[in-house]
Amino acid sequence: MAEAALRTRRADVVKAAARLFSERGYHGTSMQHLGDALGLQRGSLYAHIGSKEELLFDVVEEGAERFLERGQRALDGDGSATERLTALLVGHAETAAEHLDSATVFLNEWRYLSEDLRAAVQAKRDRYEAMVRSIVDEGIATGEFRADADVRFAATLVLSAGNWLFSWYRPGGELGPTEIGERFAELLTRGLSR
Amino acid sequence: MAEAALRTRRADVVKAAARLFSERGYHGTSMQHLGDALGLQRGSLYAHIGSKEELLFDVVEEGAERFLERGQRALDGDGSATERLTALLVGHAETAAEHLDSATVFLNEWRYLSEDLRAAVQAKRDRYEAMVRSIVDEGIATGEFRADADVRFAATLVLSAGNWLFSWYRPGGELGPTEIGERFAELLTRGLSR
DNA sequence: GCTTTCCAAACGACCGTTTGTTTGGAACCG
DNA sequence: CGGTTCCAAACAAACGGTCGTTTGGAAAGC
Repeated sequence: MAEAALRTRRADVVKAAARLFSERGYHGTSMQHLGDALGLQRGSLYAHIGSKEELLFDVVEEGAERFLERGQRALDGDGSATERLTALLVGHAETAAEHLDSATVFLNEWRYLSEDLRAAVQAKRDRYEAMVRSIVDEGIATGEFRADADVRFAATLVLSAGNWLFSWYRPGGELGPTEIGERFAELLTRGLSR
Repeated sequence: MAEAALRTRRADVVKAAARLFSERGYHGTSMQHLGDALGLQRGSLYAHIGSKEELLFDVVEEGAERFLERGQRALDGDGSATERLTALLVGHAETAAEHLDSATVFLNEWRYLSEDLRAAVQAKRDRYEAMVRSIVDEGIATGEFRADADVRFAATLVLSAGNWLFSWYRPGGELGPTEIGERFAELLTRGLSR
């Protein structure tokens, strides 16, 4: 119970930090801002966290972990390379939309982590990129995708589409995240030309 | 002469600010950092600038202006929609690569401007987006692009490819910006599938 | 009564900005 | 030519305020 209560309270702090960091940036958010958002004195926050940077790490890790989980699900599923690519992009868009704050912090603010922590995040970024590449690889191997496509380059384009989402997607738009992911995948595979 | 000397010195400050803002972020850069980079006391900077925010605005405007110029050139040129789209993406990649600092600040830090200044930048962002849309529009009108393509959505994908560049492009890689722009355009028009 | 939660207060460091003054050299004038 | 005026440029010091963090003790809830 005590554990649970601690975790609950701490989770509140992390959640508020995710929102503020995504809105104002890590360096643009002070402990005062965070305290205000939670109705606490800024000093009181240190009953729940070790440091401001630890808070940033938690938010970034949360974002990274969610993308990795959804990516793995797309890899594990069956279907053609096109279907997997679609599943990955849909999962990516849905993850970004459902957790826009931590996704934004994950993509925008992770570079302000000190070296050790940043390296841990970099490893997860690399793993995610490898997932995308493996799908493209598979598509080329099965003859589904063009053999002359540069794998790393195609993967970069897929990641660009997904990672730029946070900068323009806002809830309540005409298109939901699922449709966005599907249309991205469709355009990326079929192309714009007729 | 005096004017020119003043402008030169001020340009040095703006240039150093572009580098530091892109590396450490706007809020992560102090006037002390900036002074150190120029061999000046932080107070001495105020002989050349009005405020830190004015400095951010200058850097962001510089970045915006360069993208707009290159975009307009792609629109003014002749050729098919595919050729224009290629020209725009190549220009975009080259601009981002040649002025990576201000491009990064333009895309990453502009949101920390206060309302008035941010609105001025937003207008330029809108103009650039409209350029991309007009090319896609043209391609659909001439039958070059698929008629069932959502214009705004295709434009978003193009912008995603271009705007995410700053986060992974580093000078000295295998591919130069020109090739990057060309390959993006090729992949976007022809698609990944065979 | 023990643990969790929070406050009030303080810590030294740094923030962006302003001030008064000094410096070195160019421009002007006799 | 020598002296004066001017000016951009920089420094040293200080302004009030905020930064992230620590500490000691008081409530609150099981």
